Formats: sequence, C-alpha cells, structure tokens
Amino acid sequence: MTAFNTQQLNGSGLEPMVRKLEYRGKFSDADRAALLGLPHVVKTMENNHYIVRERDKTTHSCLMLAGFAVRHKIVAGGHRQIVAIHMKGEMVDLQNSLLGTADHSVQMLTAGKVALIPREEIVRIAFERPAIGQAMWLDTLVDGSIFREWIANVGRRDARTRIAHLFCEFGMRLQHAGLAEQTGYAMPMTQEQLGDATGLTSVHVNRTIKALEADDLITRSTPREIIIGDWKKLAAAGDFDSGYLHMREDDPVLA
Amino acid sequence: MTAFNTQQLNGSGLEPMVRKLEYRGKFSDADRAALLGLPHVVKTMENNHYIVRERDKTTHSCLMLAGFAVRHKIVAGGHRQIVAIHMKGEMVDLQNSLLGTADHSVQMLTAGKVALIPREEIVRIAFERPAIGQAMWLDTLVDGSIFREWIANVGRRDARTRIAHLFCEFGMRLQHAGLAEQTGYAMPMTQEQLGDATGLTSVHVNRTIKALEADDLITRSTPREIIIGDWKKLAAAGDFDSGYLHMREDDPVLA
DNA sequence: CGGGAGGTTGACAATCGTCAATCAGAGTGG
DNA sequence: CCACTCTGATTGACGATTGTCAACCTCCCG
Repeated sequence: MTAFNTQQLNGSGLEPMVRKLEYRGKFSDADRAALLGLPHVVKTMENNHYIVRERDKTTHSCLMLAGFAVRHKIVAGGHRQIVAIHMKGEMVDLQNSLLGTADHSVQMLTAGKVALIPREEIVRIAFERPAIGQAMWLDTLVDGSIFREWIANVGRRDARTRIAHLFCEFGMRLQHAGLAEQTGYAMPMTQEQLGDATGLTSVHVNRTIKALEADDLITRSTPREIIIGDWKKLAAAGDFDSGYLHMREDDPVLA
Repeated sequence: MTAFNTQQLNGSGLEPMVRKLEYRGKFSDADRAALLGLPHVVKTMENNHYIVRERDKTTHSCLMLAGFAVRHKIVAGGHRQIVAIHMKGEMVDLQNSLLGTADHSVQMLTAGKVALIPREEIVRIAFERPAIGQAMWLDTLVDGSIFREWIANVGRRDARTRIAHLFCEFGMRLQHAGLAEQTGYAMPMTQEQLGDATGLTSVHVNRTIKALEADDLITRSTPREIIIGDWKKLAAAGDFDSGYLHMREDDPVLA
C-alpha cells in the first residue's frame, strides 16, 4: 500500500469497523480498501438523540465512531428495556437495516459520532467479498450470543448478580475496544439506564451498587467511576463467564 | 426439473429448510436443488435428549424436521433459562456451529427428528449462492429480533403479560409453520419449562395460567390444550405486537 | 394396582417496586 | 462569588409481586 493510499484510507473514518471485523477473520488489502471505501456520511450526535425509532423504515446501517448508544424497546405501561449497549467500532444497526423495519429504537447514550452506510452497500460488499461477509455474519451472531446472555441475566439472576454481570461485561468490552484499563472505567449510564438494562428500578440499582461497594466488589471515586479491585471476585459475584463474548483465545483481554 | 429429480429431491428430507429460507428471498431452481442436495444425516431424537451442550466444540448445524427443541443456559445456582424454542423447519444451531464453541445448550423438548449438516457446507452454500446466504443471514437476524423481544419480556413485563405474550408468539409461529390453527394449539412445554422460558417458577406459572383462564383470555380442555377464543384480547393482555417476528405483510397468519 | 411426572393449591417469606424526601454536583446568569 | 436550577444519586417507609416449601391431586403407563 502506498503512502498516498494509506493517507487516503486513514482519512476514511471507517477504520474502527475494519479493526472490529478483522477480529473475526483475515482480510486482504483489497478487502480492507473496499471496506474503507464504503460510501458513508459521518454525523455528530447529541446526547439522547434517536438514530432510529421502532417501526421506522430503515435504509442505512450505523457504525459507532465515538460515544455510546443503546438499543431499546418500550413495553406496555411505558417501561423501557435496553437490549444492547454499543461502543466505538460496533455496527449498531445492521439488524434493523437489513430487516427493513426497525423492531427497536437506537438512541445515543452520550454525545458522539456515527457513520451512516447505505444498506445496499453493506449487502453488496458482504457477498462480493466473502471474508467480509463472513466476518459481518459472525459479528451479528456474537450480538445474538450477547442477547441470549442478557435473557438469562434478567430472567434468572437476582439484582446483585445482574448488576455485577453487567459491570463485568461492559468492562471487558471496553478493554477489548481499547477504551478502558483493567483497573476500572467510567460508566456512561445513569442508574436509571442501568435499571432499564437489567430490568430493575433505579432505586433498586442504587441499593445494589451500594451493596457491591459495601462488600468490596467494586469501589467508586465518583458515582460513575467504577474501580474493580479484584476482577475474579466480581466475576464470581456476577456469574460472569466471558465465553459468550466469543473473543479469540489469544485476546489480551482474556489474559 | 424432471420427474426423476423431483422424486429425488422430495426424498432429501431437507424440504422444511427450503420452505423456511425461501420465505426470506426468492430462490432459483438451482438454489433449491443445492439446498436439498446438502449432505446431512437425519437423526431420531428422544425427549430431553441434548443435541449440543454449552462449551462443546460444534461441527454441525441442526435443522428441526419434527418435534420441538429449546436452547437454554444454566446460571449460578442451577437455575435454567430457556432462550429460544424451535419447531419444524428452523435451523436450531446455526449460531453455535458457526461460532465454533457452544455458548448454550440445545435440548429436545419432545421426541422428534433433526438433520445434521456440516458447518463448512452451510458456509460454502451461503457464499456460493448469495440468495441462500442472504436468506440465512436474515433468518439469524430474525432470531436476534426474537431474542430482543424476550429480553423485554422477562425484563419489563409482569408474569401475566409474559405468559400471555409467550402464548401469542408460540401460537403465531406454529400457525406460520402450518402446525396449528388459529383456534388454539397443544403446548408442548410443561409449566416448569414455561417458567424457565419466562423467568418465573412453575408455581407462579400455574397461578398465572389459572388467572388467564379465569379472565377468559384462554380456555383449556386439558392442561396443555390452549384454546384462544379472542386473539386480540390475548394479544392485548400479552402486549404482543407481531412486528418483531418480521413476517411478510402478505403472510396469511397476519390476516 | 403402584409409581411417577406434572398440575394445583395454600401459607408464608423475600426480593424488588413505589412513593417521596433529601442530597450532591454541574452549569447558568447576575 | 453566589443564588438558582436541573439532573442524577441516595435513603427510608411501606406495599406488592413473585418465590419457597410442602401437600395433595390427576392422569398415564407398566
């Protein structure tokens, strides 16, 4: 690859997607170039902005470049269930866009940046370049695996275990994305949002976090700064086994 | 297609998969023939038999030909969470097999028959024949959509709504697969299994079903024979909106 | 007829939700 | 710098949904 091309490609804005997908399979230079060359529009998003609303017809897929977003559903009575949290490098909305009609909403959790890519371009590159297509498919399957773990989390674990589990998953995924150290991280969610993710109320989330602190499973410098002294103890309390994240065995995060 | 080929293909045993996948996209005769020609082994399964266990290395994908199966996870304390129910025509284990290591178990809910297809054959046909690959991808995305709905179901709905929702989803999927009439169906799950699917105990499932009966939302001729008098009333009670199943607008089930 | 799985019911306990008040910190305007 | 405001965190009192334990019933099958 020439210096010129490198410069050009580095400027594409889609590098986080390449890094993410290449984790699931080896790409050729041409694959990488094709990915980086995907037509797209970068948008700066404010906190709480809706990227997609349930029932919308979708035409674009959304890649996170900075900040955090959640996917959620509203049930009768107006209660909200967050079904996924997304960070830099993740394709937030492959699911909605490929299916055509959104079955859930996607909302920014913080301010950030996203890249919007036309749906047809995603499908085209996936089938023209099998390595990329397979990586995308695997990525949607890993999303599915995380959904399954979340079903088990809200369905069969008590509040303490649920919260500890979420703290573990989020921490490990942040580390994987290069966004946090092993010692801890800044949780971007309010306690109400944590409740929406775990099927609890904000009040009970607060009590549960305090209990985790009291038992020295976590420490907090500010309400959102989670410090994990002993990862193994927290993982045990959260019934957390990272297998469902399907990270590679040589991933430094698993060390 | 010659009479000879038709005969041969009808005998393949994989017809339910063709029907299922073709729902997601138009296939050519060659596509259909390639699907039906996939190498596979048909196995008869007894009730409760495990097809795959969590942490197993997987090499085959599993297609349901008859009977019902569930996917489940065991959490600390031994409680079980069913994350999906599968019926005739569905690829039960694309997820585990493509990812290589099972993140959940697959177990027969009744006696039945399955076809085991080597993983590489699935990947090969998916990329050699984009129509098939896209249909498979869409199918895994619909699975994902159902997972999301289940997260919301166990996370944010009360027992009554959860059970009513499950009854609606299962009934509609049975009808879609041609396994039930609109009037009702035979539930293949015990109340304990219903509890494992909804995050409740069998005792509470029982109380909840009795309450649904008392309110004339369902009737039962035997404990497992669910009769739905007024589908709309049950759907309202279950906060059930079939959009997440991503059926086609022209599907007779939606009429 | 006996055994077993699954369904049904009651009494009681516990986790979690609701309501409501207070507190802490960040940003804003004067 | 300070009052003001807003969001989010924290806490207490109380209530309700759901779980636990245990008994009994019903049906099917050998």
